[in-house]
Amino acid sequence: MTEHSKVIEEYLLTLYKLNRAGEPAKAVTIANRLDTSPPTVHATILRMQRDGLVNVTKTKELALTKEGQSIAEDIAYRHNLSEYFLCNTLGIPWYEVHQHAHLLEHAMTPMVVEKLAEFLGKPEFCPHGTPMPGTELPENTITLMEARPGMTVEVAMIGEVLEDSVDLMKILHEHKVMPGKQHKVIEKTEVMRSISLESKDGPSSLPFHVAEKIFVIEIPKDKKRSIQP
Amino acid sequence: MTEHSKVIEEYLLTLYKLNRAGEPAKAVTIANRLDTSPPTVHATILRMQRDGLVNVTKTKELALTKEGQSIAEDIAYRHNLSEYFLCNTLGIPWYEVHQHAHLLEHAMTPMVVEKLAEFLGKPEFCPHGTPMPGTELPENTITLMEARPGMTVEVAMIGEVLEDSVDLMKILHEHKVMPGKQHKVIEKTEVMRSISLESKDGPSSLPFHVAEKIFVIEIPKDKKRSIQP
DNA sequence: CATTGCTGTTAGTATATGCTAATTTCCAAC
DNA sequence: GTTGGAAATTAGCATATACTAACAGCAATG
Repeated sequence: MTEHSKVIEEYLLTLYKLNRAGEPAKAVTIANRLDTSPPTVHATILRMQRDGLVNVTKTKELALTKEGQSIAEDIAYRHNLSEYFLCNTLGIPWYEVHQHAHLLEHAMTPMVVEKLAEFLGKPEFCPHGTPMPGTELPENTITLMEARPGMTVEVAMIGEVLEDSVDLMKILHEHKVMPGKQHKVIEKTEVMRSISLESKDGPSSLPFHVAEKIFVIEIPKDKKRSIQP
Repeated sequence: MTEHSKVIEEYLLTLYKLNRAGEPAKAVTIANRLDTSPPTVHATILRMQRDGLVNVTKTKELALTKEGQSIAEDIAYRHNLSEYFLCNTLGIPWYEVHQHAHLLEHAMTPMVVEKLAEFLGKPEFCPHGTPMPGTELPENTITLMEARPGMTVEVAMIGEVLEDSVDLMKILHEHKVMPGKQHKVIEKTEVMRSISLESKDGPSSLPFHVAEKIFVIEIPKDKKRSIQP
């Protein structure tokens, strides 16, 4: 498991996240996510193949090799651990830790990872609710899109795609759409293509494309607010 | 103050440290310190000149520009802060924090630096006793080479050149030659080119070239061990 | 003064990473 | 089955970072 460049680590992490989100991992997707030209992505993927990190299927799908997967998980862990640290130890707002962790994740030696994990008490989720590699969201997790009006739900995870936009994250923060918070689903209007919520902190409205990336757990009526602080 | 590559940051930090140590800053020195070939160093310095980070004098001395200096201090601060954190918060042994900080120093956003400094209580020295930029060692600091037999001294700083060798650092650690510890200078023998010390933790002997890089403060006899834990 | 040797510099390459423009491939829809 | 558009690929180029080999410049030394 040689060390790889920042760029390669980025690609690996992107593929890992696409896999986890169940989205097809194609070269274009990487190009879009990383804001890189297709030819550059192409060339980089050739190197990654050469180095045994990915395989390209006949349908041009990119599949991580054993080694690629293992490195990717390592990076994801470093990323989530960094976010947890930045948020819970340093007090940087949860909606902007992503960008800072983005740099740190490539600069942590195994020793630092180990000691930091110990120091933080081996957390299993990052501040956005993303589980560390090896951990899973509860079985009954659904997306906010799947929640029906009337349901009371607790936010479990803010999809990683959303993390890239600090502006969006900030709005979610203002409306307390964040892990651990409960909201009641008021309505889902096709015309507006948005879902409206109501929580003790007030009402909010989320467009479908955002609601699709927010993962929640239904809270049975009798248990409502039991977890709320 | 644009962002610069890891390589450029390395060069800047090296020049900064050479300055602080009062050593001449020449291209060869960088080549040796960074274990890079002279032509590579040459090319890189050309780019740094182009970008207004250094000036080259007629005597081929490398002088940091205002901007180069300011960036270098920033990196040095990030480095020392990282070391302090790794040592005091995560509990990584002081003699090996350098290598880990070496990576982190290039991956910290201003926000992270600020929050980390706050969290750590704005320390003024790294675990090796190196002062943060803006801070100075006490006036009466001398090198161990300058200390005379009979003197009792307290270690103030382990020169940064020594940090590169974990093996050496570990030996210093075993003999408790570390910031805050007191030692009595027993003798300085030209033949052996070494200095022998005696502390409550036992005797030790340091070769001249190491003693030159260890900075100490003389402790008046009556105050001996007053600071010792 | 000529030689030795360190330092700096040039020349010639290589690799990773990036780009634009142009071309090819391929699926999918008509 | 032809065609249209997305995706992949190729060609051509640029820059930062690295190397070795070769050479130049200058100072100290015999």
